Amino acid sequence: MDGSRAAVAGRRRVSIKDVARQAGVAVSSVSRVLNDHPNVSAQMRQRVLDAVAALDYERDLLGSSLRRGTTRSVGFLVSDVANTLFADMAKGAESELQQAGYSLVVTNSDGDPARDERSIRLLSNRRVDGLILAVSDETDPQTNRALTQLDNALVLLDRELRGLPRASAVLADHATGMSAAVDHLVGLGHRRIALLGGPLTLRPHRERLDAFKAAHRRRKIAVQPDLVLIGPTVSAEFGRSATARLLALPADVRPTALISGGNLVLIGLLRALHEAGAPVVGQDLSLVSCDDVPLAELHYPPITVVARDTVEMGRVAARLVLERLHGANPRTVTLPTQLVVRSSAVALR
Amino acid sequence: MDGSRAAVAGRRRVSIKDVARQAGVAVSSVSRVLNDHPNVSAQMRQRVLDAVAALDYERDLLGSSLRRGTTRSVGFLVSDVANTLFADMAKGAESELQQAGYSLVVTNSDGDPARDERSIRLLSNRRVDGLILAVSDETDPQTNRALTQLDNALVLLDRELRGLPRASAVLADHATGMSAAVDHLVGLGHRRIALLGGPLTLRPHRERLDAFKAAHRRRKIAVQPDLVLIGPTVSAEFGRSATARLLALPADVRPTALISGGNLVLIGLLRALHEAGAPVVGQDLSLVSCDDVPLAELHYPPITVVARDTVEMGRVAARLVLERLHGANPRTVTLPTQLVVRSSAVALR
DNA sequence: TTGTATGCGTTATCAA
DNA sequence: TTGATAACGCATACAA
Repeated sequence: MDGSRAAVAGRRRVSIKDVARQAGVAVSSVSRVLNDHPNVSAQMRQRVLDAVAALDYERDLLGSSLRRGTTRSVGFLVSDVANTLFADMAKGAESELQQAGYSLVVTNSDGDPARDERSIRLLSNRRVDGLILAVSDETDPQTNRALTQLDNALVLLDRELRGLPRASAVLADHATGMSAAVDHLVGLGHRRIALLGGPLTLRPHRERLDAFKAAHRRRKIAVQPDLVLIGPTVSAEFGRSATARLLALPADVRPTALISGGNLVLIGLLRALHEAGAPVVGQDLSLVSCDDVPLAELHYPPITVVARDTVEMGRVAARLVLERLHGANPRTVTLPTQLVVRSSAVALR
Repeated sequence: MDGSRAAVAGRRRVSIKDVARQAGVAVSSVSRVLNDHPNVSAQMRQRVLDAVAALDYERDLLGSSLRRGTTRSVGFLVSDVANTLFADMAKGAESELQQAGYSLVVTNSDGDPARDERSIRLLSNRRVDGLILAVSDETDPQTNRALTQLDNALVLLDRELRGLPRASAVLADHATGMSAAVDHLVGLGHRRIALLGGPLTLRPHRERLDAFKAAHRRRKIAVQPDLVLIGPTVSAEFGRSATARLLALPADVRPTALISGGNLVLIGLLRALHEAGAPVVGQDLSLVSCDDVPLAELHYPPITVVARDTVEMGRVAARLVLERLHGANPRTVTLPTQLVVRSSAVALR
């Protein structure tokens, strides 16, 4: 069989009409067979299926989406998919969505709220059924306005947006991990602990800072204000400059322990340390970082971290979107963090 | 203005019809204004734009795509977006596509050719205009058949598919980097160099192995067959087991230098080494890895690598898709690799 | 059980 | 220059 002339003319996709013609039935019948409609005779079913096989037909999701009003696609909006953190989440989300027949449309905002907003509108115009997102600035009015105008299934990735009760969220319990980190360091004798954190317009950094302070209070230790460095963004550049600034402090006020607020910050921090040559991590300086990455595990000395399952966060986010699309109410899932003790934090001498 | 009743009834999206009604003109006129058609009076233009603003209308890309026959979306198909290598490429591709108004639909195959094929079909049915892909197995017949049936703009990411002359490609010049790596090691006195590579059904690994052998020939050194380990996949697990096997070799045939064929392999390799406690990289054992990552730079000692600009590869891939969609002929771009000498490879003593 | 007709939102063709 | 209408591919309400 040469499969009719559908294949010749400019390689037009074979449509449901072609199948109907080939089978000698109405398009609606073809549609019913393809959608497992109850009222189809076995005979009709076979004729259509034969035609489908003969033409190698596959449903055009564009037409189907337009008609059904659902695209079976979900947007994924983060500042940078190249960041291991978000890459892991994207992976988790995609694998879960793929199983359900959904596709993931990925967008980077590069930390720019304006691009966040543009992407939200674009994805909305693409009619994605849902949106998994970690906005760059929880307080940005444009972003918030764009989000409230949506009627899509929304899942926040470690973000907190007042005024969006319709949104589900998957959060990490940063507080517990940060508390454990501070306790660990204090237990080792440290009193001057520095925190290299990110903007407080983002939930993770806010929660970590709060926990950092609370842990100090609990241990009755005063937080040194100039040891709390809040970067405009948790980048390697910030990690490096902040570390350099801390190292330049007079010995009597210089921190004896550093807490890095993210994997990119850690990179910059280590660069600064390696450049300076001293102090040496695990000897003259103790170090704890947030989020476990191969670099932390395989560094010498191995770096103690506050870990969380980032891939799982993505998977849960996907499940939350799907359950929302199936009619469930929005809800928030909080995943644990845990302190993984290695040897970068040592007793103060 | 209350913006008509469009907003009330179940939050239906405002369509071009609503705009036409609001402006008191025909939908075709609205469409013309929105698409900057030459023949529109300034007066009409203003009336429509006012209505658009009043209703806060935005074009529905679903209807537009169906009618135009183009979705302004591109598929991105790799084995694992969580792998830094692919995450970087995705980032580069997305940022370039975003500027052109295109969206990126990401898919993971987990190294399974069957999932490669399913995703290709799915993306095709979604009518993506183009496809950027690094298939899991260049020799898989299903994958190849699915690809030849497409009439989309195709861009291969460091892959070589005979029988697909219609595809553009962005390649890395692994040969040059690998040659330099072997030369570097041989120059340091090494004669027993091990290669931990990936499946030869993938271009990067094939080209690296060829260059590895060629460099040996050029230096008139025999390649030790049992020092060439080809994993079923370039994973951390393979890196670890292969390294363990090499370390178990009798001292007189044990390699004095290792070349890791990827960032995941490096992770497993280092784990095995750290577990064994000896030999020590940069002292008793020399090491070179493929693809630069923070772990390589910040490891102690810093690891010599064959680097390439992975983000740029993604950007170039996006440009190749776009130029193809604009009617240009398919072409292949090869990007350089270069040896970044650090201190993990030392003179044999 | 099957076929006919309509509409999803948009754009392009055609006539006015 | 503008408006009416058909068509993109599909799924459904309704008629037969």
